[in-house]
Amino acid sequence: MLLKVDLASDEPIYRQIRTQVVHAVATGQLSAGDQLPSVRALASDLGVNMHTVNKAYAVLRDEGYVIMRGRSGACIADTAKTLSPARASEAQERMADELLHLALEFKARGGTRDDFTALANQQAALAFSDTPPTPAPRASTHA
Amino acid sequence: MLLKVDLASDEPIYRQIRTQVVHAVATGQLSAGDQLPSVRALASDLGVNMHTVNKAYAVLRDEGYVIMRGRSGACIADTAKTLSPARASEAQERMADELLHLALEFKARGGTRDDFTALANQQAALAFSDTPPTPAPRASTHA
DNA sequence: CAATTGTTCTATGTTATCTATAACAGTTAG
DNA sequence: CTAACTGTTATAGATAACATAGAACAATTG
Repeated sequence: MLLKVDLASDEPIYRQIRTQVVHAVATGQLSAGDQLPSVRALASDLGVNMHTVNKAYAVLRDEGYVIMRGRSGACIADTAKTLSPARASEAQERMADELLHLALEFKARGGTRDDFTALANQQAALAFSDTPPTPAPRASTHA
Repeated sequence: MLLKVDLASDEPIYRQIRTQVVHAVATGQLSAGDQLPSVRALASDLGVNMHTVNKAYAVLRDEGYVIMRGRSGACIADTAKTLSPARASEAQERMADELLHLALEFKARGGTRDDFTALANQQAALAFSDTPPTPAPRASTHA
């Protein structure tokens, strides 16, 4: 699990960490049960303060991505199983809003609907099934 | 052109104004050549400071959405014509990044690719061709 | 028990946002 | 041209978010 932070970015550090963990879950670099480094260890590794990492972990916990268990530290949760229906639909609605906002901005700049859906499908292709976990998963064994 | 601001929102006021203007351009409520209220008038109308509106206008100007001409105030630009190719491709890349981020987050929560593209197409339908300008442009059969 | 975990508390410095005056340069109606 | 109005800039202060720092706590685990 490689994490990096850009101190010059306008995005808060704790949010960069949160997003990278979520993306790692999506790409399979992190799976349910995997352990995350302790807040102190990761903070030392990234060169940031402990509280910054702790805030990122707290956000991930609130969002249902990770679970904390005393000394055992933080580990990846069974995403979509640990998520409460309320949180799930809430996230769904937020994503829909963001997609609508992007589509409107795309249209405001003169883009067509086909171009937007094409771009969305292209990025979906990158996110799903492509970009396999670190080692290229062999064999497209059907079923 | 109806504008409203939510002081309790976590989104900065100047950014709320900016986004609403962009959405108004997308939905046709604002077209090229249309005049925007002066910074002082809109600020008074919204109950916010003049500089907050001025910042929103400056952002819209930098993004190519509006044009300033001395006393004539701010007016909507010929979007996609006033935009420099550099800014256009920059915005395109930013939208692609946001779409990739949304797709990854969607996948991290257990969503499928088909569900994501379906949601994207659904929101695109709302942004494009649907939601006509304020008065229904329908030539009513009987009115 | 002793060590490590996440968590909480207080405190400080930086930055962004918003507000508030005030003044300025450019454009335009009268 | 003159006066009025436009966006723009400078300065200043209040508030909040962000990040850092040090210290201590309860819970879990070897």
